[in-house]
Amino acid sequence: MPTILHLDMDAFYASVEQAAKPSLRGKPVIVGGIGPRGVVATASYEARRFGVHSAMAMAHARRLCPHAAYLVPRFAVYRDISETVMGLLRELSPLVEPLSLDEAFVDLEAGPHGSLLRTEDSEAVTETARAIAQDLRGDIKAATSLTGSVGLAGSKMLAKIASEEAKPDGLMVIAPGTERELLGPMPVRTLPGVGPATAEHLRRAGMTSVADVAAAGEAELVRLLGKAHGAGLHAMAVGHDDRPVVAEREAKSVSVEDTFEVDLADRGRVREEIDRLSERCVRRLREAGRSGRTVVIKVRRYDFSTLTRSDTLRAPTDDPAVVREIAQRLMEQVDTTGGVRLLGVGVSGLADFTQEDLFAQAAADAALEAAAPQAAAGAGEAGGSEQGTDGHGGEAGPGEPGPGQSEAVPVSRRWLPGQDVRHASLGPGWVQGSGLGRVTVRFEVPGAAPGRVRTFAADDPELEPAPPLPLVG
DNA sequence: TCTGGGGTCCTAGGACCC
DNA sequence: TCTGGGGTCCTAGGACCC
Repeated sequence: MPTILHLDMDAFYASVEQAAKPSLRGKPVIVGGIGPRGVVATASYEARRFGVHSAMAMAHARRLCPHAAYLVPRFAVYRDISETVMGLLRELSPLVEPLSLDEAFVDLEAGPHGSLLRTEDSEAVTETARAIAQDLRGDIKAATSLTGSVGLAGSKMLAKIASEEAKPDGLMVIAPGTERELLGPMPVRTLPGVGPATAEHLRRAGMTSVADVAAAGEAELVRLLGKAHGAGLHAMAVGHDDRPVVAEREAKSVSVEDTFEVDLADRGRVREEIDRLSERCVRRLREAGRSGRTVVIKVRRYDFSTLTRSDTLRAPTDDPAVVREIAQRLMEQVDTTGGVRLLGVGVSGLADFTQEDLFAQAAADAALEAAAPQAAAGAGEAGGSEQGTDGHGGEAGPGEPGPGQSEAVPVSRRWLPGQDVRHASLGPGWVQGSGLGRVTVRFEVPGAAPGRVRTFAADDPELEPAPPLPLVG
């Protein structure tokens, strides 16, 4: 019965920006990293017509669609809207499983409409579910001014495929009994867990459609892809998927990473960045109230070859000094000849802090201190002020002078395209572009008519960063 | 002017223990 | 004392997802 609902907001980040910035409605908008090594996070449908899509290099997108608006993501805004939407989903059922800011599964049977959906009459169930979904789409539109697409089916996989088929701004219900005829002709990439590598593997074995995979049989797929993957894939291909909707899963790891605008060649710089990343990682760990036993570093070299090194403690820690020392020691063993493109620091094997953990950690700390007496105590604050409006990892951007060298930060802050600002007399607006000591601002607000553009000196004292405005007043 | 950042899960090999 | 098997933990890498 079609009682699993999948919601997917349409071109989420780009749609939020178009709603917040009236002059961008109906125009190609591309949200992503602005630096030389940025990639596209989301492209609006207008931009997709030029071939721009997620995960594409920003430089490539600029070639395909030079006249688009290129904006940095404003995660604080997206998170806010996401919470509103997830709240609406939780009115339908306590079983809501978010997959990202803009996507979630809902098990409608576990909710207040459950009794209406637990009948044998599949046509009645389908109509009830359809009505619930249409009401939801209306509520989302009213609360956020944005559109989302909904898929309804008897399993997570099919619900997700249905929402994809429904896009944009649509609804699709997969009626019981129609699964295999719908799925059969679709390309193998439609199935969850089939990426470029598996698709190529299957193609070489003569399978390009879901029907091909179903016909191959489980034994053949297990032989080809291994036990877990092969068996899982075959089940999906014949329309079997009994994975439950699971609300609030605990995170199993926390990590941070930075790609640098220019490869790091100097070991001293590498050590500085490892320090900064360790601090950021531990800050996130502590905000989550967690601690972990395994410290991992990640290194991507100039040629994109990537490696990880890890070390596991006897007891979990959330001590910045401990994480920093381990990360530095792991880094010492990595050959960085040719330069480093990316560095990352993570903690896994997470545990909640309990009394026992605290005892164990004290012992582990003492042991570590005995082994390495030169290790500095007390990491103190990270130094980097939580600048600006969206305290997210945005952090101006790698390659830019970091907290480690605050002297080097220029007096006039960097204006980023898409950023919210306020002018002392002209009011709220957003940065359209900047450079050569100037910044161009468009003065407009959500829900109003497109506004006018003015250009200022980059250090104009009347201009300052501002908090974002709500989409719906 | 190629290729972000934050995750999850699986596999394989070696160490170690029973 | 020798041999074998199984289970668990750890490391590293790869594929995949949004």
